[in-house]
Amino acid sequence: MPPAASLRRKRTPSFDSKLVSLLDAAARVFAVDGYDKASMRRVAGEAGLSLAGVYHYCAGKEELLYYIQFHTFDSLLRGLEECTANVAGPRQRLAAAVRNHVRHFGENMAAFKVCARELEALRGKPYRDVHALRRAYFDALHAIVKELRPKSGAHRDSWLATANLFGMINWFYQWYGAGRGKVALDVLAEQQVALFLDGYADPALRAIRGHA
Amino acid sequence: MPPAASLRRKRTPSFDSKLVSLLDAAARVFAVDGYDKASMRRVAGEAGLSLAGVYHYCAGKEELLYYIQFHTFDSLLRGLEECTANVAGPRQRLAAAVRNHVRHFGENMAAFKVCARELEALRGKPYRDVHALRRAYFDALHAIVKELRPKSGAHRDSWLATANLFGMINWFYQWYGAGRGKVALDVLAEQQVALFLDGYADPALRAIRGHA
DNA sequence: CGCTTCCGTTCGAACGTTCGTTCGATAAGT
DNA sequence: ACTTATCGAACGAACGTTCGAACGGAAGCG
Repeated sequence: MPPAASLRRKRTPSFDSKLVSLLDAAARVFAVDGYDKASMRRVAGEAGLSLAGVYHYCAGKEELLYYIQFHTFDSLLRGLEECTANVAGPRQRLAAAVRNHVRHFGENMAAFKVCARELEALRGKPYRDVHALRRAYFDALHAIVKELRPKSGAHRDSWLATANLFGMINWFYQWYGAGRGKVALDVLAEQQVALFLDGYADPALRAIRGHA
Repeated sequence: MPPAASLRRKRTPSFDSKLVSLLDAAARVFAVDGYDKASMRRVAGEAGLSLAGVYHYCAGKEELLYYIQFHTFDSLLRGLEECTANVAGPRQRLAAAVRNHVRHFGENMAAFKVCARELEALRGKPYRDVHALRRAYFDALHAIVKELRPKSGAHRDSWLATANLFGMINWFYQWYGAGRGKVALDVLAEQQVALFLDGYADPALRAIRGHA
């Protein structure tokens, strides 16, 4: 599946499949070296192509990054819409959303790392295209958060809470898979939802609200 | 204050102050362009020096990044120790810690952005030096989190909770200062602590624990 | 079938640019 | 005179990208 409907003339079935594997290789290289430091020669090597061969499948380095980011956020957004469509309560909808996010991460760790780290590497229209998807994804999660807005304790900011939720579920690419990575992804998602909804503190101690 | 006690022979008072302003300029350039893409020519321009002049104050590009990261985490850790030394309850200790983190961020936004984004850019001993500071900082926060461990509901993981707390307070460099940045930093810190401790959900709805 | 033509695919080699770094010289301060 | 500070100019390496040529299979035609 090509990430964006490009205006390419000829697309053999083998062309598309090789493009996908090229994007996979590029995501791996970008994830390890970082987009700027990564070289097209290394991408070519990882993809089993010559340097010039890469340019048969893409217009350049920037387009590779654009494809990776667009495809990642697009499938993330589609997955979110699917898995929250028939779920009733706001708590369950949020749980499904976080599960979708964490699972997508687990299935495509390299691309996610690239998306989390290189958000500002693109410029112009490619940036705006990806930004629109990001915005749509954020708004979708924000809408779910707003649904469970507490009527009591009205001094909570749903936007800020959503931003912090993104902090939780986007930051863990930094530590997952290195030493402490034994946690199963579904367990992780569940704990993150529980932490976001109910907090970490002991309910018994919650009465003493810290201002003593 | 020079970030690390280097084995430099002569250090005029003016040398140190110019090094600090060079590091400031480098942090700004690294924050905007990213470490790899940023050029020493741009750093020199931002610092009001010629390209060759920069190399009178540092050994190279890597050392600039090392100084920035080391100094940032070092002052972050020192600030944490200071501001939690005479605070009693675990909730207040956590609140003080997050306030310290967020305030440091606000005072040195560029350096923080660099530290959050370029954690894996260094290699060898410089990396290990910074990593030791990062680890010490994480352990200090983890210790605070463990203090408020709930005895009931024992299925919570304090390490995981701390990692997610870091996600909240490290991720907001992504959105702070762009459009929605009207929130005061102390208010932000307070909301983050409240979210981490008590969660976002309405206590009234908390009885229906989502499994209906 | 044999031959030619075309097109998707792949590559080695090179081009022009930018990068981090170094060198030697020139002032300025003590 | 000696050290510090500063700079213009250059070096070698690595980068993204391009070009022209070769290979290979499918289609058109006798």
